[in-house]
Amino acid sequence: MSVPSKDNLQKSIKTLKTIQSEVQNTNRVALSVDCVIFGFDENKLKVLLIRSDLKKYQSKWSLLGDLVKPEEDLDEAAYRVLKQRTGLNDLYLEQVSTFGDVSRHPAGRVVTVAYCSLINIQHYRLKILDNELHWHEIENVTDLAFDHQKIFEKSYVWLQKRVQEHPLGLSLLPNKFSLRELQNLYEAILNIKLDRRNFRKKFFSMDFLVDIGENEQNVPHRPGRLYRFDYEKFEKRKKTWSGIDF
Amino acid sequence: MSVPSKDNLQKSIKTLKTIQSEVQNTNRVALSVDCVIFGFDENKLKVLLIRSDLKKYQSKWSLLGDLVKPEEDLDEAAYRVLKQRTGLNDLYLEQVSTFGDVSRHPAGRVVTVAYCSLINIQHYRLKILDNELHWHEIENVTDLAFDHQKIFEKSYVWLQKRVQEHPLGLSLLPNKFSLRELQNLYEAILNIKLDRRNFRKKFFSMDFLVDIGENEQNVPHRPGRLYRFDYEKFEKRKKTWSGIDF
DNA sequence: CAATAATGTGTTTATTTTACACAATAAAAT
DNA sequence: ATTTTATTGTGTAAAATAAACACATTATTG
Repeated sequence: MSVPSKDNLQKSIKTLKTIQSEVQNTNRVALSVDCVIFGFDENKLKVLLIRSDLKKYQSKWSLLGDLVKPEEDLDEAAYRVLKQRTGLNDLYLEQVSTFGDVSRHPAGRVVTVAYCSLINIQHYRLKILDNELHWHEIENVTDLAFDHQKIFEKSYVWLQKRVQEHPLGLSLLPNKFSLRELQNLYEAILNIKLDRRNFRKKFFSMDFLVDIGENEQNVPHRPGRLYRFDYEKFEKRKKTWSGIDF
Repeated sequence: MSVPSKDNLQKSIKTLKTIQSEVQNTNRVALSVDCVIFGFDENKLKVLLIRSDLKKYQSKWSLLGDLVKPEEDLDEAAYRVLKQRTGLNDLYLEQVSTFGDVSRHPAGRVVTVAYCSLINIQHYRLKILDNELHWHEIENVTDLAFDHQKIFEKSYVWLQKRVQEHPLGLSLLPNKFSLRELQNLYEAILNIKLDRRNFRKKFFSMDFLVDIGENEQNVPHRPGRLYRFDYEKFEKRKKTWSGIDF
């Protein structure tokens, strides 16, 4: 390794002095991620909550969060929290928004980045059940700890908008699903009723559903056809212009 | 100012590195905001950039950012940076995304929250011109300092999407504007050509434009009608369902 | 084999989007 | 005053999309 030149050393010092001044000014904050994990079961949209660790919020539910470690990327932190709390990886995870009001956390300045994840309740079993981790129906989510109610609500609105323009909602379903299941999903997320015929027409015309030649099993009525979603095809297509409309 | 010896310089570095590691152990990070400030002038979409403070990026342009202070809300910080750099307040400002890769900043761990602002270049004069602050045409923005290119690009895509579903773009125009100006704005932001008749029809049908009974002045041809945007009416209406489409 | 409970399908109408061309007007030039 | 120029302002027809709406089909259950 070569000895650095004097010039380079001075440059390094300048950079490092910047750090020093940051430190001295204590211009630093704790940073956390909070995961809003949506699931779908019994035709209901649900969200995963735990009891808060904090005494102050003992009686309240809260989102799944943790501090970001100094040596981990922000996205990494979100995946870690998800994994830590549910034992799951390989999931959809998307950043929603960052919340940084000074007084949002009783323990001091903590800025948090909200991430959304959608997981298939049937498919996975939660492996860790600390802090009474379990699913709550969306309608019953009120009065969360910290500013988590606000974070939850923003995430929910985000989800409702997002599923209309992106098939991320499909990760809440099994790989094979019937059109009824798909419609139930959309109705649950958007909290509206949809016309069955028009819904089918719409999805077929988008042309991402692949008929896998199987039918539902163990339903007490005529079984529906099963489909899978062609993510590859979706990725290839890119809709850039949707039209001015507000 | 005396020139420090090479030995002393190396010592300084050692000391500073120690500080750095101490800081990293405390689970805290520096947090900044970066403002992506869009403007519109001469029928071009532009963005406000400065020379980086950091030596490492001396030759590159960067977004307008600063560390968030411990006692200020995140949004507040964004407004402060905007005010500090441009002398302007009372502007549109919206959070876009947060960037938190470990190595995104050479001086250590700095997580940054990107905000978008749109300002009317004609309307305001920049009062502070430190660091060669000035407007750059969108197409010429390449190779920014830090990860600012990525931040800029994400913000630009965000803007393109956002203006299609929200009239925030109108803050780039004077209060009174002609339909041609409005169309030029959309064409510049979206980087497409629009049919004039259909564009007018669309905007008139949305019914937010108020004819103020005046015409353009000092144009070397037939002057166009001037309109204002009825923000109140817009706020009252809320579009919740836009339809599944991807 | 009848009853059940859901699936699967088609048409009509209304709405929205696209494509496209010419007359009207104010300013500038002659 | 008249002509030229440059841009505004307008309408219609065709195509695509969205909305409303009802009945025959098919496995399962009893």
